[in-house]
Amino acid sequence: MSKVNIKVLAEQLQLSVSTISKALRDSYEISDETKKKVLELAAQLNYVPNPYASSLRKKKSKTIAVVLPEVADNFFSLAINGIQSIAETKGYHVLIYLSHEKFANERTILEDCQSGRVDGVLISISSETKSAEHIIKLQANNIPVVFFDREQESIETARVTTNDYDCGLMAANHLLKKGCRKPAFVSISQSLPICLNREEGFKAALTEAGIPEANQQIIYCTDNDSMYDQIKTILQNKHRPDGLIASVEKIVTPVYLACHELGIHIPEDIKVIAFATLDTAPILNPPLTTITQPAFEIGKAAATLLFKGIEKSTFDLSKERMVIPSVLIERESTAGGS
Amino acid sequence: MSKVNIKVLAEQLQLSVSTISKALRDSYEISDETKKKVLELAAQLNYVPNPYASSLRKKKSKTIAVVLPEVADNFFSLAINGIQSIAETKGYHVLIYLSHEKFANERTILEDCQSGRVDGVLISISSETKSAEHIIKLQANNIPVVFFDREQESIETARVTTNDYDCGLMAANHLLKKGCRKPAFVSISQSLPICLNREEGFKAALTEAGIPEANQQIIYCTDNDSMYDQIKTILQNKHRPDGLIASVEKIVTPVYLACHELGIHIPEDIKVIAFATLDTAPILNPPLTTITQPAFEIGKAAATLLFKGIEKSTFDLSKERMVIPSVLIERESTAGGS
DNA sequence: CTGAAAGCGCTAACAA
DNA sequence: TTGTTAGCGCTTTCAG
Repeated sequence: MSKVNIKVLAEQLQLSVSTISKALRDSYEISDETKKKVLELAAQLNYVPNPYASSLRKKKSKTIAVVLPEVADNFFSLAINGIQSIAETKGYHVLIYLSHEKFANERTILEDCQSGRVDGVLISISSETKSAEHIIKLQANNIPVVFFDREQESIETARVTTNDYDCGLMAANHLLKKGCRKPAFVSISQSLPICLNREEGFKAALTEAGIPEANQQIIYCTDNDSMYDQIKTILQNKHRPDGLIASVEKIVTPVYLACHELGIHIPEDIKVIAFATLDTAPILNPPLTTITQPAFEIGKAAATLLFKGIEKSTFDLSKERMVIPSVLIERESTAGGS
Repeated sequence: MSKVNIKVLAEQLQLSVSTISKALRDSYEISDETKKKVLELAAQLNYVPNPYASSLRKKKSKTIAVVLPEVADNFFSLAINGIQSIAETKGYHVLIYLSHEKFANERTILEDCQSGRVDGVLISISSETKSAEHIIKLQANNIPVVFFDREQESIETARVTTNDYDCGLMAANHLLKKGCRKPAFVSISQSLPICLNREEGFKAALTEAGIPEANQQIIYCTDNDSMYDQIKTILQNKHRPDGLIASVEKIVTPVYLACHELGIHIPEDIKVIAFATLDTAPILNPPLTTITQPAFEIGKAAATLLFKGIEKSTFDLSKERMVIPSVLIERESTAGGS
């Protein structure tokens, strides 16, 4: 099966390669008759254009990179869905890269992205990422970058996030309203804006409510493997919190398991609310109150912005900031109180 | 920022482009001294090779495509993880394409894959896919294809699956052992081998146990949107099943919700077991008995096979069949009986 | 050990 | 309306 290319078509039709090329792209320069002949033969010979030849020549790859910490997380998989939905309509291809929450991986990935392999990058940074140079370098190479959800604050470019601070407030106020007096906030990073903002909202709400700082417990579970043990320790503490905010989805299962193991009842002994897009939230034991992020929409919006940045050289990404609010969905895990 | 390429390096060092090219790839033809100079300048100028130029020349893209029905499903996201883990070590890039369970989408995607954009394809077919021509066409273009989980049976190529038939048997026998007399099997496709094989195992177990065919209910929920209503209808039926096997993960939430809505108790009124890799299974209400598929391992194994097929022309994929068994994890949703 | 030159498949001036 | 030609950036003979 020798590969059929433009030259083969040209020979068979006794035309030049440029005529074929133009005909294939429906150029106004080519007669309808010729176009028809070309398209027919192309279909007949199962001609498929070589994208890399075209990319090399046009310096456009029609490909974007999505760089994220992991895929096995409902937020990210829904965001990918949103991104794909836009990429499809635009005819773009999507490369997926996983940082596994490691800065070193993220840097390596972005280095490769400078090669011309992609026309733009959508990124949700790792929980380790503090520096911004690897991203700045990308921009210096004229590769547009758009953040979704997990941004790097010092960088000048578009970002699509949810209203993290307000949600932190909302979550904490919800627990207060339900009668909690010493709620805890479980975070996975001391640098990620999503975590910090949610945490700030949490603290502001408690302070406003007159809860002493000593009762504003914040727990950092930066290591995935020890998360379960860490949570268990907290729940066994004599200052055991009476409410808990899970700043990200993956904290939920260990919390529920630990409570069960220790005979601590949700919501009687401790109320739980989580930032999560889990579709099993309503069937958990007990059903979980969530701050549900618009993951699909965030992906869509970020992709839309990125394509604007790619396709319209006049479009300035640097000041774009889009905030799509999350919603609190109350379920039994925070029942009780007033 | 004018892009630095091999030619720029050559000029600056007063060397030829071919020397640079060889030096960069650490060819034995080049002196250590020259190599060192080249590497230094490359680092200094932040040289990144253009992958498309290289691909065009070498006719290798160092890229694979992963084609699957959806990402927002724990099985698939874990499989992607497994695939990525191998691709990373091999230095390959991963393009993700979603068929959204539509045959037409799948065909379009695979057509593009014939372009040389990818060196190989990993695919889990859509629930609609019956024909195989689109896949055969790929192979005719010398693009190796490996199936993971959802295979197309008539095609001669490698596949990595789990022991679906046995798991169907196992699930049904588990329900029988727990006292079910008229269990139902909920499927999403009448053509997908994973569903058919699980279904066959189910029927074989019941027949073996002397359950009349009339009590071997099989329900096809081919449409996502109406799944909830369909399940509710079944549960309201006077021949309501006393056990239920969910053939795929996404059936779980609607089943639990419908039971709750109708006041049907799991496991007292109906026992539920599901093919799922849900990490929330142990914290559901009640905890869900699962047939847990080795999703990560399936992804890994499929990718490993694909790369063998890509890199070793002597390696024959056509007869490779790998079956990685799932495990039944018993939880409360099937409690009771003997 | 280094260099010259051809060409991967396609596009885009520019001619005709 | 069609054709000629010169590359895109890289690899790879083949010569030197």
